[in-house]
Amino acid sequence: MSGYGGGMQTSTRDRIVVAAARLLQRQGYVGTGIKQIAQEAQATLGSVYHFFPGGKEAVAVAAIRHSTEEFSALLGKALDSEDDPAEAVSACARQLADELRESGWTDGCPVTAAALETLGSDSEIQQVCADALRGWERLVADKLLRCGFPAESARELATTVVCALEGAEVTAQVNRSEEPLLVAGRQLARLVRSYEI
Amino acid sequence: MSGYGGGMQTSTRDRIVVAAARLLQRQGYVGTGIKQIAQEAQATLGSVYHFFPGGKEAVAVAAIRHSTEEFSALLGKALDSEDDPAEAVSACARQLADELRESGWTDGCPVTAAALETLGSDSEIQQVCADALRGWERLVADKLLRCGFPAESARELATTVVCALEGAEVTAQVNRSEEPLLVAGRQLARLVRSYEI
DNA sequence: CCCTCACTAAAACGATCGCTCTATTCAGAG
DNA sequence: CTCTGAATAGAGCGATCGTTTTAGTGAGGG
Repeated sequence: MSGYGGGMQTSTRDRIVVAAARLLQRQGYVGTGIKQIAQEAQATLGSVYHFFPGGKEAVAVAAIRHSTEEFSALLGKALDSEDDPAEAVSACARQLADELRESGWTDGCPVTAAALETLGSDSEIQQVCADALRGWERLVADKLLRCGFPAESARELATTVVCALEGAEVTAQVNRSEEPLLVAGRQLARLVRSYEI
Repeated sequence: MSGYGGGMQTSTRDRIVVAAARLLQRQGYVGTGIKQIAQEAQATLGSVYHFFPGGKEAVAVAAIRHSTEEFSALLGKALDSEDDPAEAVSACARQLADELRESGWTDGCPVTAAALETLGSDSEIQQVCADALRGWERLVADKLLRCGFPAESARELATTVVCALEGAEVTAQVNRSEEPLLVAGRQLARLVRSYEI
């Protein structure tokens, strides 16, 4: 059994997932090697294939799921930090900008790169990425619903917010500037306010 | 052989650039091999390195520049197809959705994938991608300026439009649905209209 | 004619890819 | 104790990566 309570810090499996998640976020799926994942996780290749007989794709799926949940928690916290929905959306953008700057513009959206690279193939990865985007959309939509928005407006706004933040994150990374995220956050807040006249 | 006068269709160099552009768009930078580019372009490896002594990166830079100009022309046409700026933005989204569907959801933004993969390194690629995004932003901003928007508003709106369309395109690809692009187009149009009270 | 040189062609280089294989270690069940 | 099986360790597989190298082709100027 991988471990019991006692003193084990982190299981080898967990280290592999965490390391893979960060590498995928920074270098994409094709750009990240299994051996590199093993090295970063302080594990051996044998351990990786022991825990993930499915190979590289299985590791990536687990890693993306991990990143997705982690980011969902962060997004939920940012959304709850403000009562006003427009302010909440703006807070999300600021949060993304802060993390991006602190990481040296390297740690972007954990699913975009991997998703784009595996579009042609029919791997499970794109399904996991689609689930991630849908989940984030739901988080935003729920916030808007709680604020009294009609269902249809909340849905459309949530789609737009997630798409715009995703694109702004990429633009911010490429330009090594948080401005795109801050601008998008401002404009998205204005869009949200245009509904609650 | 590459052709003689009368019927020369395309130069070898051009075929390489065009083939590389399409492959980069579909598989990203790391996922596209030099040999694959040569094969797709009906050229040999020797020809590729003859025209691009800089190797893979030089080919990619030329290809991304080519894609950028091609897409700029398309974007400009879509923007000019409507007088009303809000309708123009919406037309851009529809245009992207049409092309994406017709390509089987494979031909997305020609710079996003390559940009994300080369963020860590200090290659010239990210610079070319940054130029592309800035150029598209300028196209949108100029349209808004021509419609009488104040400079600052036009700039912020243009940033938001380009970011949102970029993110919506990725989302549409992952979900194999044009809905994200159409929704984003609608909401962006609403945002634009919120300025011309 | 020959020579030049842009261009094409293909073999081969070392490195790395994802993955398989065989040992080895070690805690717990009998 | 022996035996088992999860977990670790790393050598090695064929394939492919980007690149270099060498040879060959053919049109144009002297």
